[in-house]
Amino acid sequence: MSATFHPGYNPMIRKIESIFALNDGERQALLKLPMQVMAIKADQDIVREGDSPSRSCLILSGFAATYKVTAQGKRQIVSFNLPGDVPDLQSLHLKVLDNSVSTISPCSVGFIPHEALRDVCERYPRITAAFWRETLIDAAIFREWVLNVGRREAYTRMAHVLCELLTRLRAVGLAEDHSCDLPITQNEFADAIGVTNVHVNRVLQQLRAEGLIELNGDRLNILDWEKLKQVGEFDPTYLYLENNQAAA
Amino acid sequence: MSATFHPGYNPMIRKIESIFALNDGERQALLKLPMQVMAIKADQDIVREGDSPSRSCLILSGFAATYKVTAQGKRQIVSFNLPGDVPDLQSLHLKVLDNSVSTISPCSVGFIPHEALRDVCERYPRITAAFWRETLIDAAIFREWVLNVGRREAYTRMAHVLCELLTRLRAVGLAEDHSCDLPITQNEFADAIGVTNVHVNRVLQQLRAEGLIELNGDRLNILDWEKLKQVGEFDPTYLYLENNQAAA
DNA sequence: CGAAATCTTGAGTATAATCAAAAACGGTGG
DNA sequence: CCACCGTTTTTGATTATACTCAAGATTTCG
Repeated sequence: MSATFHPGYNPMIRKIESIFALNDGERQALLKLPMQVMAIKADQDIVREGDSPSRSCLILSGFAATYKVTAQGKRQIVSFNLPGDVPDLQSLHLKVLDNSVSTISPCSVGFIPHEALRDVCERYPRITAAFWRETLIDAAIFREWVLNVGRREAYTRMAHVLCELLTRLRAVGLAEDHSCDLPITQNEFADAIGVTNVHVNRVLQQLRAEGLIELNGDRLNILDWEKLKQVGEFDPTYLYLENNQAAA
Repeated sequence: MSATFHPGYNPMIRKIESIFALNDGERQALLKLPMQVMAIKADQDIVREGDSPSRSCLILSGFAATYKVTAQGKRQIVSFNLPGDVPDLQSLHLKVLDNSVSTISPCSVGFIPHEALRDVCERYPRITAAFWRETLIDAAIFREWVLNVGRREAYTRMAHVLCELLTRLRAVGLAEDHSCDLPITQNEFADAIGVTNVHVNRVLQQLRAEGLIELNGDRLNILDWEKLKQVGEFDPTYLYLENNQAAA
């Protein structure tokens, strides 16, 4: 695992600038955030439920997942984390983590000390607001997932998750119009939509049979985006992508 | 519907003071927040998905629920809102609401203009942090609900929701040790745990038959708290009740 | 007291789980 | 480059949890 500081770029900036224009002081403060960058293999926990980290992790590249586990040992992924996300930003205000975060593909992750984040927030209230806003969007996504898992059937759920992933990947420049790399196994999809891997396999075959998607290996190709959105009952409002073409 | 301003008390204060001691300026600012208080009947929407409110609502008394609806018209409650909660605080930063909030019992609700909230946040960074923290706890509850609905069976889910409700009601002084008023219908429980009302009826009977609870009308009495927690896989960590005896 | 809402019960059905095993794939080392 | 091994995907058969539909009992409230 390599480690450097001040990589000189920070995907948080791009996200914030889709909401408002940063001034020089703010941009510099974000660029100067100390950050320990590590390469992490697939399927490694980055942080664990019960931890009290003194830093937060910024996904620089790769896919990660936020998850919880029942007393019976069943895993539920509550969110996929893409480049630009800070899945444990909450730990800035909540001492004990109530969830784990694991890589699902090889990732590059930047660790930023809470001290440095607090300092930036103190000096730049608009950055505080932007971080707060990010956590509110996370909450909106969780709400949609409660609905998805609670009130939709597996076929619809699967379509919905695929729509969300493509839309979010587009927003960070990691998808073409209707296709993207998607290094997520059927087991992981199962843990995300709350069904078994066997059933994921069956609904995926159904989506393929309907001519909606191609999904082989790490590659997703959406053949009928309008139909998939309809089948998945997908309306991207809850992602709050504002100045963004991605919601098209 | 009656309307007054500056009721002279504010249940947000109590919540914040369980985390840190407010100074005089902060407390005065919170007490002076302009607030339009309204009495709202049961089963009325307070705000609706798609709204862009210019104020947030503070539940002063009664029970409310945050919910979303599928394209098929199925409702999913994503959170119960108790006195002291501000279920649409998110609207301070996110222009369009992605969920509705409805009363489930008669409620007294205080509406606070965003302008006033922004002003307080600007002048008192610790209050900003406290509000942010509240929204992070909301997110933690959503995560637990995704797990609950996605990976637990109905009997366990129901027990879990009852544990959460009693614990949260205790924290705001609305429950005795093991009982509380609970004006929630089986239909509403159904929408909260993602099953039908018929099935809620059956798991409740099972919980009664096991000697874990009494639940008639609006009254919940938990006969075996330890067992119910165990059955519901309930660990209150995710509620972040800090300086609070409620988690006992 | 009566109407509406809520709760309860039963029978039949559907979606998804479980279990087990085979096929396909992907990466690694010889 | 190919053989091998672990992982992932696929298939089939059986079972279980929860849904649907329908009707009756009970409670609540005006």
